[in-house]
Amino acid sequence: MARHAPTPLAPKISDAEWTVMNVFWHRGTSTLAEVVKELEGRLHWKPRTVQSLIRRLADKGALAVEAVGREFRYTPAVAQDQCQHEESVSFLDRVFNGRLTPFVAGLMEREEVSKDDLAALREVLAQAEKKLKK
Amino acid sequence: MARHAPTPLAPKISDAEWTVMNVFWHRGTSTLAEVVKELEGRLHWKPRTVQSLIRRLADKGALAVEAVGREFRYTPAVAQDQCQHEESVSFLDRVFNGRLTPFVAGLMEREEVSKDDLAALREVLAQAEKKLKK
DNA sequence: ATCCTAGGATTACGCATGTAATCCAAATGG
DNA sequence: CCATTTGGATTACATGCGTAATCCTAGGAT
Repeated sequence: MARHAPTPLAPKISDAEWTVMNVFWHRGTSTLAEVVKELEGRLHWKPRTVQSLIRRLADKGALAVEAVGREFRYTPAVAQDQCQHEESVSFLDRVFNGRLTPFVAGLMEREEVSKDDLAALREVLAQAEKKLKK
Repeated sequence: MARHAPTPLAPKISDAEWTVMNVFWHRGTSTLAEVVKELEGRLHWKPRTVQSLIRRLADKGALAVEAVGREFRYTPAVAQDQCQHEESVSFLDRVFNGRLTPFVAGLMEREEVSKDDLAALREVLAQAEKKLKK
């Protein structure tokens, strides 16, 4: 399952940028002020900081910009699951040599995994097995 | 399962540094030359580059240094599973809001997951369930 | 009409990262 | 003994990242 340098379909998103993109994926098209409000309390970030991050995301094509009056409205231009997938593969390659099982096993050992989590995972596994058999 | 800013017991390891640490965890105590040899072919890196990375890892306490003659022998000073775990939690928080199931589900959907992988995962799940029940 | 505010544009700035090159000294090959 | 190689120490250097501040201007408050 290890894979190497897959074509990156989505731009590389940094840690802080993930925080911002998560807001956009959650809310959809939003203005700076809306994102700032969404983040305040959870984070110490000044509005200027959020604006910088949004700008960088727009520059790298992760957000589409549309001028509305004197403001901009920003819309995610990359799919969340695509970005998540690329991050997942890159993470697994780097840290677990591409192997999923040790990753899951490590978490099971150390984290509290609730019964619900386990049930959901079992369901995911069952689906995968069904797909494999077909 | 989301968790925030857990005490970092291990130093933060960058992408390139992970490549190097993986060699050390695999081989145990090694010299620069050994690591260079292990990596050549797989990577374009010049020996100086590897040395720089090793130095940074030693500086941040991820490698212990022991002088042997005019050379150094380097030994991992942090446990692989500890580092893996910290990376895992930080990755899940950042990308999947701390949720394991969507991560696994996303991989299942898009990657080839072999029957063996599934069996191994099933086993891991079973263990976790047993532990939970106890 | 004026002043404050908030947003975009530009600039900042130190630290980390990826990727080495240079310099120096010891070991090694001849 | 001399030249080459190799490793450590020091230095480099562009880029990215986290985290803003400044400057300018259009809108809204008064």
